[in-house]
Amino acid sequence: MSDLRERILECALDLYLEHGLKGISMRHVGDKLRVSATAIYRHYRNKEDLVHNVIGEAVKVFGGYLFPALSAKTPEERYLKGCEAYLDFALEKSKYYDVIFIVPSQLGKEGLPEELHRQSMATFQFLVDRVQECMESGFFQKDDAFSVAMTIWAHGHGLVSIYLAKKSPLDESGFRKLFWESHQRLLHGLRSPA
Amino acid sequence: MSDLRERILECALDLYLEHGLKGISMRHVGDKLRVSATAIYRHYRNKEDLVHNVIGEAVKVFGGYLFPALSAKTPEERYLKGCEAYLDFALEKSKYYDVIFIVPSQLGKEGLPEELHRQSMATFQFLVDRVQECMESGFFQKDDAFSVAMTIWAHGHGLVSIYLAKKSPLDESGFRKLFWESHQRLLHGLRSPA
Amino acid sequence: MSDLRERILECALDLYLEHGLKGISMRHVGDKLRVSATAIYRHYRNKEDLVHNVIGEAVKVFGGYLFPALSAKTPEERYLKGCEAYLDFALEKSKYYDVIFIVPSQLGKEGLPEELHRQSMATFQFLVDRVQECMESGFFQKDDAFSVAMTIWAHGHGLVSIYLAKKSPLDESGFRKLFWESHQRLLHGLRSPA
Amino acid sequence: MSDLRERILECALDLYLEHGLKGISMRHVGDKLRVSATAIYRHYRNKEDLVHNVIGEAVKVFGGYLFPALSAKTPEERYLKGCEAYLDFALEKSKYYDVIFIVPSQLGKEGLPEELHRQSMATFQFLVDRVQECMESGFFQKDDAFSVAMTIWAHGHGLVSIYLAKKSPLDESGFRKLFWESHQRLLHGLRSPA
DNA sequence: AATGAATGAGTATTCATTCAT
DNA sequence: GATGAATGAATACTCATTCAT
Repeated sequence: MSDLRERILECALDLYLEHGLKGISMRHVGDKLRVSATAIYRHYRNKEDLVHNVIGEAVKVFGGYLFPALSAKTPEERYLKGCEAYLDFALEKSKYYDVIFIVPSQLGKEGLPEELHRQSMATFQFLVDRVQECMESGFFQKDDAFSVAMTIWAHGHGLVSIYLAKKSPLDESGFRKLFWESHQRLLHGLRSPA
Repeated sequence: MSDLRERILECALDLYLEHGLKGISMRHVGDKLRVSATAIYRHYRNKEDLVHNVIGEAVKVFGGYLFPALSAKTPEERYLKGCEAYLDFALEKSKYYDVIFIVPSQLGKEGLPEELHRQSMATFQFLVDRVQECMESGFFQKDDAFSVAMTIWAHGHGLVSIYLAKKSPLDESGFRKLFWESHQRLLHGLRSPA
Repeated sequence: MSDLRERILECALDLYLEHGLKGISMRHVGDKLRVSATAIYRHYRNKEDLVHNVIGEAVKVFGGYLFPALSAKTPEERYLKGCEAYLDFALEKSKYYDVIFIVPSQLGKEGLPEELHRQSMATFQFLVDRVQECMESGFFQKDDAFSVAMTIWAHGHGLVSIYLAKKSPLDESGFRKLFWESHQRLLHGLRSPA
Repeated sequence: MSDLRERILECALDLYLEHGLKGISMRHVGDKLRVSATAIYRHYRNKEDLVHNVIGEAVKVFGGYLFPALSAKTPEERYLKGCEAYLDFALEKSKYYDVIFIVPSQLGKEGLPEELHRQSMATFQFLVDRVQECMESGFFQKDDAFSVAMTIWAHGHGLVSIYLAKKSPLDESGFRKLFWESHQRLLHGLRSPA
């Protein structure tokens, strides 16, 4: 069956890893797979379609990291395991992270197709759910779950994107330490207990 | 006088806004200004030079927002005014914000020229300085100023980039509200008081 | 079948004739063949590749002229037939002559690819071989075959390039006469018999 | 007075030395002289005019090498000194040699202006004169002076252009040796004295 | 399901030259 | 005598895509 279809996807991803978004060119994909560039059109309507599929793939992998966190026993543990999973994904599959969170904004125009956008949002909903149950369990203060999730996501995403953009001088383990320290501050606040 | 030089800069910025980094093409800039594409080379050595100048301009404007915060009386006020300035800049000059924080990571290769990189880093130092003096004044808990600045920047940058990427459904004033609420949480913590 | 591939080669040669090396431009070739310039890239990797192929073609044709001289019976005849072949080639295919002997020096940088360089040198070896056997047969004085071949080649190449550069006022048959007279002088010397 | 005019000439020549014919660009000349490219047009009508002047300059230098040979006492010595001068010029000012003997053929189209062409031919006449008087003095066999001069020039020019095109593996002193050996052969012939 | 040929629009950049000052 | 601004044509090359086979 359509073995090639998957190899194209994989290859497009590899090319993105190596040369960034512009590295995904029909010709390059074709060359790497020892296949004519036009062959790709049997499997994907056009380049846009291919790129969307690459993003979809990355979202799927992200889901694979996040999901196991649900198996933890308490809301608190589920939340913390989720954070861990997020950090692991960002560092182990940092290009996928890019694909999900940076590429779409570079796509311009129409943005993502409905379906893909929903999948992408689903991962945020995952966080809202964790926050919600942490409030109910008393681990978090009662507040608007959506807003708090936003605060948490922003903090994590901000740290990660600064790190990935190489704007920070830290190495990976240094960054992991910073991440958790920073997360601790987020939980307990920056203010002096006057 | 070199009126055109500035118009090119402005136009390049606009084009970036509309079509992303690749939208900045010599031909497009020329067309939009009703000028031959080659005329640009009178004013900028090449495309790279033009892009760097665009970034430099954005950094300068950012500095213009931040600087007045220093005139406030107390460390606390200087810090808060700085946050306000950051938010204003992000929302009023969101194209510049992108240019400073997103474009450089897409530039690949050598990255920014030394000088520009330093200027860009200077704005982070501004934050570290504010944090430092807030610790000394007792407004913040004593801690590592660099790390805390990182937490704060990450939080702010995360929020803003999510908002600018249109991943949030809020309008501007809604976002301003969210920003300050979220900032409040950052100051006081998410945890329940034991 | 790849009819176009050969037509491009021919056309590039013609363009070289008319406007020199810089006359070989992808656009010009395309225009002349009523084909888009980019179509050429289907058949040659880039301009360099095209030029190398033009030279290779010329070398091949040159070989075709020279080779039959080997069928003559005596070393002397083989040598003379070789000279004739050289002259015929220079006059009948003067564009190729240029391509082989003038173009490469204008190529700058790396010069010719190994393989092509070797082929090009082979034709000189052909002359060395003829000289060698003429010495053994007693037709030439004993001497260093390489050096003598150099003398002969220089003389022939000098005459031809002067003629082709139109620095001489002679027509073709006049030049043929001059060539053989001059060759005669080379064989018998310019000096008065002491 | 027009100091600049001469500096432009010199600079154009230098640029030719470094980067070949295409290295002579109005912009480059201007840049090197810290002068606007358009300033050149005050002194030379256009690029063609500039290049012609460069050639004229080279011809003048060539003349400077050749002329002193006339001071020798006998026709034979004048001839040999002329050959020496030719060889020295070719090796010491090899790029000027190029400028005189190779560049014009790359110029295409109209070729050189009348005046320049005549000057260039004059150096050949110099050789014809030497040959003529060598015949009268008995150093050379009686023959058609023009044809014999052609033989000699062809031989010399052939050797030099092969050497300059780097088609020969010799170094300079090796080439000088080869030149005179080859010249010797030319004088005495290649044939066995049956 | 895949190929080879070809296209047309697009890319940055270089160059000789003109013109107003 | 010289400059700065600007032009228009040219260059090699890349890319996504279409079409006939």
